[in-house]
Amino acid sequence: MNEQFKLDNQLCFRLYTASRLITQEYHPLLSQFGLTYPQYLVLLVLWEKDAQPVNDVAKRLVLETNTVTPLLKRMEAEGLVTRCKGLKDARQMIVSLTVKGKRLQDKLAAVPSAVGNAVICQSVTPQTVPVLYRMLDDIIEKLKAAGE
Amino acid sequence: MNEQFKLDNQLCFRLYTASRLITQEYHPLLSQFGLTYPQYLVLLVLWEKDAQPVNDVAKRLVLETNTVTPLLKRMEAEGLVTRCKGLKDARQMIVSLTVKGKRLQDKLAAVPSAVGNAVICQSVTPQTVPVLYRMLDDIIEKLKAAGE
DNA sequence: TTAATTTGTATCGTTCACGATGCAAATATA
DNA sequence: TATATTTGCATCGTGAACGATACAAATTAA
Repeated sequence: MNEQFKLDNQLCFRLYTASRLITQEYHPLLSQFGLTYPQYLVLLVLWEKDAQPVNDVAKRLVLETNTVTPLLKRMEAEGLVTRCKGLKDARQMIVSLTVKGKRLQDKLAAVPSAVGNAVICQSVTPQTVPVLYRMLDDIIEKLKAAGE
Repeated sequence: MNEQFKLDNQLCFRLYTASRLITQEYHPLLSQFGLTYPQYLVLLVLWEKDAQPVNDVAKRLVLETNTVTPLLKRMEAEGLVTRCKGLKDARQMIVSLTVKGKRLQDKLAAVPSAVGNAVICQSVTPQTVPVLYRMLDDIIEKLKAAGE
């Protein structure tokens, strides 16, 4: 049996599994506020900088606009954001936080540390996390560059 | 602005992005054989050990059976696997490779190294990959244990 | 200025993920 | 043996992801 085909030798399977399991950790913390994990990511982006075009939100999350558009529409239906046509460029759709969307930040104050603590283990500690971040960032940059 | 809410301080976002980008690397390599990445993972599992119940395949991939069942049905429709009722236990559905499913392994021989090479970068080299594997495996085990 | 191209979003179709639920076969308990 | 519980798989509904496509607004070129 070819070693390269072994599941235990697959980087992508590890990333895929770790990503899903951490997302599952977020689920009970976010669902009580009617949020999904991708919606939470949109909030993180808008909390950093409010009133951005769809394209900027998508780029920040490394997602396509055809993923982000329906996601934002659901958030608009929930009253978390507003979507208004751009004034300078009528093609743009500017996404802004509502008061409800802004206030959610305080209510979610416990989320980052709760998930952070759930991930701490033998080889992933506050001291070693930068090493992991560095590797993942390098992989992400490499693949973003490869995809132009 | 709370540091904990910054996107750049989120482990999960990195994992999520890295996972999606690597999966995108697989896409052109797999789609020419009509495969998706999760379907490729099922093949990896069955190439290691043929004829397994749905439950074992799902557990190996850390997925729920309600995710794996429709996935397997699509693979059955493509003639890659067969699904037969278990003889010992009539509740079980045994998934086995067809000749077509077995032969695909040779045709996909170039895939693992192609993706592996695409990921090599400054901080992720054949020497440092074990460190990354260790960290991801620890996180996965920690979260699997937390979810019982 | 008119025509060609690019850009920003949106729509559509397919395939995951996954919580909730249903059901039959197997096992445990009374 | 009858009943209760557990187990293995499937169905359903919702929300991502994403390739393909469409379309209008903006930009560039002729």
